[in-house]
Amino acid sequence: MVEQKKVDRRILRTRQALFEALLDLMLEKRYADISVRDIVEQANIGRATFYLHYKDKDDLLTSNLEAMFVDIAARIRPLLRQAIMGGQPLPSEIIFREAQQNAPLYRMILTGQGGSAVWHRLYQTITDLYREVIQALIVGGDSPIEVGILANYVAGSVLSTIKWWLESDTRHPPEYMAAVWKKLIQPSMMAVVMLDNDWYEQEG
Amino acid sequence: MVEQKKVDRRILRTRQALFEALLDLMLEKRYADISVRDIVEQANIGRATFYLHYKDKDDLLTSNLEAMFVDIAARIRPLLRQAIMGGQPLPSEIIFREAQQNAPLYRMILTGQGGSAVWHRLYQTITDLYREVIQALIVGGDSPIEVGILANYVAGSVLSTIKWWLESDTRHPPEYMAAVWKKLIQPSMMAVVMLDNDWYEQEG
DNA sequence: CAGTTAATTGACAACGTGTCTAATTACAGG
DNA sequence: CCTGTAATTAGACACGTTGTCAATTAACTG
Repeated sequence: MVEQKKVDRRILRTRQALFEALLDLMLEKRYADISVRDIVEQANIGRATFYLHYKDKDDLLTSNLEAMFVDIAARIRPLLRQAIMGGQPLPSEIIFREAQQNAPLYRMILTGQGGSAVWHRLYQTITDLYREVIQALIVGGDSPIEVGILANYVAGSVLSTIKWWLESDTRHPPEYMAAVWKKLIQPSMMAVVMLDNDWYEQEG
Repeated sequence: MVEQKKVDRRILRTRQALFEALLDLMLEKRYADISVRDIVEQANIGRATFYLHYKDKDDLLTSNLEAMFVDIAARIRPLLRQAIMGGQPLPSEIIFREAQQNAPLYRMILTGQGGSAVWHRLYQTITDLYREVIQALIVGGDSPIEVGILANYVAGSVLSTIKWWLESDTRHPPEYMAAVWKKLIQPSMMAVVMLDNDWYEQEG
């Protein structure tokens, strides 16, 4: 697994610079309005070099998107798992904190400036995370409805809530948003996932 | 209001043909991959004519999007209003039926093939509709949380549910999906919007 | 029917794309 | 430190798309 140590530094530097340049540009203008020229100029890299690494603009995005959202998932998952395993109240704040700490990025993604691919990949990431959580919660018995619906429902609701939050200038603290969202999502979850009430009633 | 009767037929025909061509193309390939040449070719219209009406591809889309989603809202709104005013159970099936009847269109929008602008505009349309509904429901008193959050939450959850539905080959009938979604959304709504239980307990 | 206005054709420069070659630069291992 | 290897670079190229324009043709309105 940890086999390749022989990756040329130049390659890593180039690819990293290109993706960072793209992210920087996406924070100021729409993905559709960004050209390969813009990217290599921002990254201070020859245009021909770009095509040695990526087929086109979309390729640059999607290739790195994978790693990027693996990172995001890796940041959130252990906290969720820990919360579930520890039997503690589900800290829905986790995902709101994550969004706040990377507010410009999430704002870009959720307001559609980053194109539909980025939005889709974030949505899928969050859906998968909640699928894990839900699966862990219904260990006792089967869910009355498909887990896929539930995971999509939860992911859709949390992302739209975050979207509203970030668009309204992020006045509210993440704790408040988490509490509100929790109030909205909890009854639904309880009605579907048979579980004892311990994990959510001891909320502060 | 009904003032302009003097609009040249040729103009209407041209613009309609262009937008229909764009919609047709969007059903088979990504919005980003469609060129102005493709559009005018599909519409059998001179390329120069395109620029007599629209600035560019985005202009064609956004200009007609407005009318398109006004239509969609106009199709759904009266049904929702009627249901509210009549004190009947809220037919959440309405929006699922709408999605099923225009499945290819909604699939295109919700899976991101139509670009982020279309998705965003649909999202906003549904949010606005539910904002109306929620406002109508909380006539008695103030909502404990902002209506904007609630409208976004509901819109996000219903669209992600529909998205899941359309992506999983639309096996389930709209009645089933509406029932599931209703089961998920209702407890939340009840917990937030103070209202007597009549309007939702007499569900079939 | 006649006057007006839209659509068309063909050409144009400007720009972005993707590819290639030859030359330069930076790396990794001995 | 040196050397072979590999990445990067600049520049040029053909190609497709874009947006505009002028002159011509076609269609609508009253």
